[in-house]
Amino acid sequence: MQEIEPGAGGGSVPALRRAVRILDLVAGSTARPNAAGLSRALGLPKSTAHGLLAAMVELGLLERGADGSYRLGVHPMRWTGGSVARTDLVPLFYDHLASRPALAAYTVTLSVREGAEVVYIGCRNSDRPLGVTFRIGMRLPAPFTATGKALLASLPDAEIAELLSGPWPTRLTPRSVGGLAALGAEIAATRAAGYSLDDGQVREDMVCLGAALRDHSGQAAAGMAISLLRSDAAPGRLPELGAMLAETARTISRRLGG
Amino acid sequence: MQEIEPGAGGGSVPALRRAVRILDLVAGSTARPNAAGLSRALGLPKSTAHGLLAAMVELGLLERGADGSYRLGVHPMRWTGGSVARTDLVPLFYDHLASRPALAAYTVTLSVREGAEVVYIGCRNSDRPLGVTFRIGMRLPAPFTATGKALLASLPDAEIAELLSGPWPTRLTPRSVGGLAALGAEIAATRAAGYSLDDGQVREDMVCLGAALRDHSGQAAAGMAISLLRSDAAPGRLPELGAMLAETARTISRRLGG
DNA sequence: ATACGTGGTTCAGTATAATGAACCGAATTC
DNA sequence: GAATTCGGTTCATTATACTGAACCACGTAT
Repeated sequence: MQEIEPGAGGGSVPALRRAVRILDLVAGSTARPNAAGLSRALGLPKSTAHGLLAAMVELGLLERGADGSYRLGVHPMRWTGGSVARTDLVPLFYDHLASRPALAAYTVTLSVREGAEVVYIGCRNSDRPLGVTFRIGMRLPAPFTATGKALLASLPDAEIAELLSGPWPTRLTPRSVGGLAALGAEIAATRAAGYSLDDGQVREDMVCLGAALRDHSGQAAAGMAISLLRSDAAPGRLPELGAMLAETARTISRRLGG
Repeated sequence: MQEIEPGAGGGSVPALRRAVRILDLVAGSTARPNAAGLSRALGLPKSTAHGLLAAMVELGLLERGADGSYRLGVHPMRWTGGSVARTDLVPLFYDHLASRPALAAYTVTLSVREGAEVVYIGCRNSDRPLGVTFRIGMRLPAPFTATGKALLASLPDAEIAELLSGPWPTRLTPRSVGGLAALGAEIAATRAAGYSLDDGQVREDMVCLGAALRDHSGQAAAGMAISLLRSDAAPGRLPELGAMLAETARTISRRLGG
């Protein structure tokens, strides 16, 4: 009878767990499921799903359309600010990009780390299409992404090892680094250079540079990255780009700490 | 034994309701409460609070600091996008502001309506300080704010009346309109002009102009407003500013509908 | 040293929230 | 027009998630 949940175990507050799954579903896809569809997707009895959905609507977590479908409510927006640092982070990011014309040619992303993953919370696309779209809320394994490496590099080695002690994520491309030792070298290089590099480890034809943003406490509150096509990434230019990125990150960090 | 809950009734999925209250608390103030504090604030037994909080941490809704305090987790960020329209809305807003130098002199805000309130989901401050900061997640009564009036104006009169059928919100300044009749005139003016006006009804020394953003369905998905000090708001300039705002709103709306 | 306050953990008992079967209405399909 | 599917609602039953009391661990004041 015990449902097998992979990864993380969990036994209590089922209503909350289900609500989170529903919100993930509704937010993660463009589909606008109705109550019956959600009930099926979650394997819940109809009556249970209806009760839960009604409560979620009442709480403002969901809204329901005229056709009975559910879409995300506005209430979660109250939370995306949160700590002082994070409240201001997203606007600050977009704001600052506007004042950096040199970055206009690149797709620039903002993300935070959640465990061994990075979650994208901001993105400004370049005029040059990348062939990849970073959707807000998207998650990628931290060890492969530029932002992830920049954020990991800001942690003590022991913590990195602990975070990645679980099963190593499946590689996304043949270039994806495999294993803690290889990552260690990249982390060291990141610390030395002040910026991180994802050389085709997420998408083979994409190169990304990353840097951490630090709040007043010096902690890495988030990370930013610029992404470009490999064909646009002359190797000689990367250090220059990295320096510009690191400088941008420092500027934003200063404003976070103000 | 039945706890008296004002306003909205509610009986089921208590875990979810409590989780929402906790997130509201944690996100709403800069305080970093610990488990015992939250347990007290919610009137929950310690053991219940601990179980709930542990689950919330596991789900990524909360994070716990080294000192045992709780702060907002990153998981909710996955939801703030949500529907296609809203996923793109916030970046689109910031993105578009960057290309409108004429707006740089004003504080520009983006918000959505939740019931009879507006919730701020984006803000780009002007170089000229306003003396007010619009925090993401902040809420104000819709009838007093420029955005709120613009959003209300896009609804049929009957719906407005129903939304505001409850007790009228306490006025924020002596200029705050009081009563449905007075608001009706403002709504009519908004519909005629294509933009709305808050003339010191939120803060006496602040004037705001608002306009609605419409998605592909023509529905008002959100609203934007520009805010300026009364001393900067020569009465003759308001129509001109309003026209510019309405035009900006139309442009963003078009990109929402694409 | 003792008493006290605070924050956290454990666990059996029970109030309570999830369940699923039955029922209803509407829209399709045969 | 009967049968079927689909979405939604209701309600008695029961599994289960919450409760509260007892118990640690620690720091501080008496």
